[in-house]
Amino acid sequence: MTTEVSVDLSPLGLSILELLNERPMHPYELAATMRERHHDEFIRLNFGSLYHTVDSLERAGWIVPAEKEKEGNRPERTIYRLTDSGRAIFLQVVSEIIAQPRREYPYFSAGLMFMHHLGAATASQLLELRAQALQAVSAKLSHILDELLAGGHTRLTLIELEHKIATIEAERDWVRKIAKEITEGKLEWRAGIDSGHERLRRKHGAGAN
Amino acid sequence: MTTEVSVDLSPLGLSILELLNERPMHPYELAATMRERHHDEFIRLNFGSLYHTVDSLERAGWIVPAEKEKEGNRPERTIYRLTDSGRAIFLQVVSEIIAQPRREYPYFSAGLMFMHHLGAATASQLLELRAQALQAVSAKLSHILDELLAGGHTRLTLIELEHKIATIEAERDWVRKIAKEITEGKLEWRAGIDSGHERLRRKHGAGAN
DNA sequence: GACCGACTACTTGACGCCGGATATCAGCGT
DNA sequence: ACGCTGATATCCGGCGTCAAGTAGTCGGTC
Repeated sequence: MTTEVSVDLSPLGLSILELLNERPMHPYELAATMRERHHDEFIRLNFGSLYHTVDSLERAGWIVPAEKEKEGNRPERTIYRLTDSGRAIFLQVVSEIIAQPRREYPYFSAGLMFMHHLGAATASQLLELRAQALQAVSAKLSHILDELLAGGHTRLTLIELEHKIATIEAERDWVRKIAKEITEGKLEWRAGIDSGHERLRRKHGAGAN
Repeated sequence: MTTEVSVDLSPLGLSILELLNERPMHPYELAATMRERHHDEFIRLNFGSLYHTVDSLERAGWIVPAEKEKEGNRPERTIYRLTDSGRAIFLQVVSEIIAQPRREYPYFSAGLMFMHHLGAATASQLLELRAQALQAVSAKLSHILDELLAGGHTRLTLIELEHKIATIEAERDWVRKIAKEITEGKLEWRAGIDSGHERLRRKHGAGAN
């Protein structure tokens, strides 16, 4: 069990390291390759943070400028390559991300927290709308997945897509279930002691994530 | 169907509006109340962004300073109250969040994308670790939920907790399933045409979300 | 064959939000 | 007196977002 202190490295940083492990590239090419491979579906990508992240990877010594090219009068481009420490940190961070769930704050949680301020009928309709939207996304992603598998990709390299589909379908089912409970009156539409001016006074372990 | 342009309002902003709907408060009290009610489990809260968010809510006219208090030599505190437009925007944004899923970029997706750079045995162990961690979180949250229900809260006001538990359990099951497939060799540990230097050239609709 | 416009390649800069650290004072325990 | 903890707010550096800026390239037009 490695018990090292958690390194701070964004998903975008990871992706850069992975690409540079393949071959040296300049930042723009990194972005183009990520798009080509649909990595930007799962990792937030835009040019601003790309260059910024590349800088900070360089400062950390995980990548180094390998060469500067100048074609015609275009802006000079810097080609980076991965260092050994970069390779090491990549594997370490990937391992940590997989092994250790981290607290995330999805928007939908906030929506649910405040759902009781809406009427029951409205809420149930909105949930049904969400379920339909999720269904559409799921169908689209499934289609893409099938195509890619048919095109010679392995499940292993598309596992994040498989995961996203599973996640979305689970959410869709949960949302439908709740919408149904609301319309059937099985989810009582009444606030408890914590609502309105009533304040919760009891103590209970404030659980972390 | 309201077809208004999407307003930009963070979950923290929503939470502030909700609290001020109950009664006027000053920012520090907002934070304390959110903590008391465990809202910070689902909404990212820290003082920096709290004051910032309050400012921007004021600029938007959704809240207004109601009064300034000064006790002894302490910093002056400003008490805010909700306006009518604030009340309206709150309901609108909650509805939008519920009805419309939005693209999110969880860390775990990135971990999965790069999992194939680890060995099969390692990956499967790490996934099992994650499953255990998820199990622990799920147990803790379930316990809290039971306590709160027993304490007089309704399911309706705890629905986001119920949702989080369902989500975590679904992920736990998925992770275990994949770990099992790996150890049984059912998830072929081999990269396809998109790996290494091989570059993907085929076209396929770049699906959004 | 010279010019125009649209498109791609490539980077930088300005600006705003976020989170963590810090400052200040009160009250309380010892 | 001393030092903690709690109350209350602000500050600053980093990171992300968006958009502008400059060069080449390609396709068409008179």
